[in-house]
Amino acid sequence: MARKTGSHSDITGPRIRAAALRLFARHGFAAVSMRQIAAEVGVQAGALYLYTTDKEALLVDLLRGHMDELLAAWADEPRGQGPEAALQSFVRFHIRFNLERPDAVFLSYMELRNLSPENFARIEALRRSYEAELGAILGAGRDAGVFAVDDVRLAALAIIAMLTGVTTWFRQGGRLSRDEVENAYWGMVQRMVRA
Amino acid sequence: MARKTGSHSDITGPRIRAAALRLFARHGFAAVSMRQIAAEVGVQAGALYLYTTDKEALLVDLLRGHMDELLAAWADEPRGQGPEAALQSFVRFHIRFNLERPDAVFLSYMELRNLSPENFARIEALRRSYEAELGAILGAGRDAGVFAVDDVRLAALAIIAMLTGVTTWFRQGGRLSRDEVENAYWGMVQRMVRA
DNA sequence: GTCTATAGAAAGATAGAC
DNA sequence: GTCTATCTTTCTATAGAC
Repeated sequence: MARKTGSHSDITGPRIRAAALRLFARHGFAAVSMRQIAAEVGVQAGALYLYTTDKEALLVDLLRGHMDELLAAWADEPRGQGPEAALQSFVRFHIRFNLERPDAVFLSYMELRNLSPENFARIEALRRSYEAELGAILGAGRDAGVFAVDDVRLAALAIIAMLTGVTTWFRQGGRLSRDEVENAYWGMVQRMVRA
Repeated sequence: MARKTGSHSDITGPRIRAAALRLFARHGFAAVSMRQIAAEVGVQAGALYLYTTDKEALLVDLLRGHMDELLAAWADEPRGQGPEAALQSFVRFHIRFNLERPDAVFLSYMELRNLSPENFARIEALRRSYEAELGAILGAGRDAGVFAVDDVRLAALAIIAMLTGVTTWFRQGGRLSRDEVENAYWGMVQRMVRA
């Protein structure tokens, strides 16, 4: 069955989200107009409203999607036996995952404030459950006597902030490769928690 | 000499910057209108242009001012003898300084993208010189044999990201006091770099 | 120094043709 | 599914009165 020209619902939707992500991260949610997004995709502004009820829904979709992906990817991530191996997996996973999505990471930290309270609470809950994953690893290690961590929740926040910070300065082709950065951070985290 | 009523140039300027800082941090640079800022100060929108040439100049002033204050405050900060004491001073200083200015910290990480290239470069240079302060401490400690740090620049970035992260979750009256947070982070940093 | 008024541009969102 | 056209609101910035 030949498709009408100009009918691309299965392609246009993702392209809209991709363009919105890039532009929101680059210029800020409020600074980007629906017309700009449409132009990037190659459609008219009115056509966007076939894919989103309004501008905020577009942002929510992006943030929700990012957090869902993060949690799903970590759930699928192979991790070795024991807390030490799990911690190493987490450190490497977090750096790698975030470096592959700098725009989404930036957006997730910056534009939470543009959400309605309900949407904000939903995203926050996802973020906290991710932090709890690291907290569980640290807690298990402390109970097993391999980690010395005074405050598991605090340490989890500190480590995640430290790791996420990589996205603000890392550049492909820079002084250090991604693997070297992973190794260096794993070393620092290790020294930080080792009993 | 009695002053004309309605003449408050020495007061209105700072109040405009304070209102702009609060609103930009809360809602984003592009999301805030000059009318909103004016309303917060209690003047009409037109009056703002007596204090700033345009909206971006207001943002630049805030970011420049924050970085200048940060560097000046660190320069004035008493630090003990030796790298270990200096590092402890830095850790406590950074947490304290940033917790006192959560809006400015948020703005400084977020709205750099709204600056012209020249203004961006100027702010970036200030930020790098602050990072270099920590780098110098770490380097001195390594040379003295009290710190084990593979990559001084990387460690400085990691530590700063970790410390700055406190501003995203710390709440006055929460589970931990500011002093407890300072102590905990100093402990983690110490373990991370100690030889 | 601040006000009112407004010029001129651009925004989000919708309606209806194709 | 997309386009053109448009309604309505809001924006930055300026001009001129007080």
